[in-house]
Amino acid sequence: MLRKRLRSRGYRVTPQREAIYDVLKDSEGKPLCPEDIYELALERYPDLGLTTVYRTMEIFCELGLAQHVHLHEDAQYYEINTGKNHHHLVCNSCGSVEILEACLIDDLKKLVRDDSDFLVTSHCMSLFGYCPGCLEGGKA
Amino acid sequence: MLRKRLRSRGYRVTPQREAIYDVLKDSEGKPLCPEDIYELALERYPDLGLTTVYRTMEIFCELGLAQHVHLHEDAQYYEINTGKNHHHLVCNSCGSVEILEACLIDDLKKLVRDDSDFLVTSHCMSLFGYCPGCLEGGKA
DNA sequence: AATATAATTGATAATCATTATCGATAAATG
DNA sequence: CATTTATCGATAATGATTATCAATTATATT
Repeated sequence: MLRKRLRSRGYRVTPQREAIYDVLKDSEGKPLCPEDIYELALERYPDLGLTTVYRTMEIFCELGLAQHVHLHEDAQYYEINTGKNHHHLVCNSCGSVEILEACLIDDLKKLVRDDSDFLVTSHCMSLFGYCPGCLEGGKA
Repeated sequence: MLRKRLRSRGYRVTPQREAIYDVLKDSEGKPLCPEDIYELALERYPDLGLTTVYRTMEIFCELGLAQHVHLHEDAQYYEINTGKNHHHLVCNSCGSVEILEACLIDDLKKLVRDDSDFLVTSHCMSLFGYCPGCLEGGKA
């Protein structure tokens, strides 16, 4: 899948890109920032450079292999694009991220398709608040 | 409204904060980055510092007077919080931002309330793609 | 209204994520 | 195997955001 997708747009297949892709696959559902990806991918390709992670994630997003996730953090977060939509529940207090399987994006996309001439290619969506643990602990 | 909200949490009412709030009110529906806000607010309070804009927007978000908007840009964007939910249609090509009045967030929040113990306090949501102008012009 | 206090401010420097640069390396093609 | 050119990693540069701190000012009190 990765190889075909890369080649279809003239990108080369490199061990760095494969290592990064494998990291994303193994962390499905868990948003990772470039630094996270870098450290995990180092275990698979010890000579990897952080710069390469940035460059690769940009390509992956362009190819639809990955997507941005906004967590109100200082760094960009990324996630593998599985095609299955979901949202994130981000705790304001402890920063934990829960997955919300339900997704209303498709309805919204349909609405846009019907009501405007805008072509939707991707989206970002997160809910912020307090997780059960923080609510109990009084940290909220 | 601003004065009451600030005081309710022990924050002071300052001309800088009022100027910034007025800027947000006048730009309803248009996401602004700190630099944008700074330049517009300078017309109302010429001695304003950029640092103050950053600090103030953090407070406004905490108080629910403003909210983050994610546009896949390098800078944070903010918008006044009117209580009326809406989404943004962000063009990948020209960067224009259209407002989408429809909002499914309330349904989603209800779903979260019913299905989990997570307390939702805010959200971010944008759709990315291509605006009609760019689609026509072949820039997409 | 004058005073005391503590929050707020603006200028500056520091931080840190991201991007640009560039010579060296390696993937693809024939 | 050789050629071409994308890709790489290290380093420096950029630019948004944050920390610091002395001066100012909003607020409560007298």
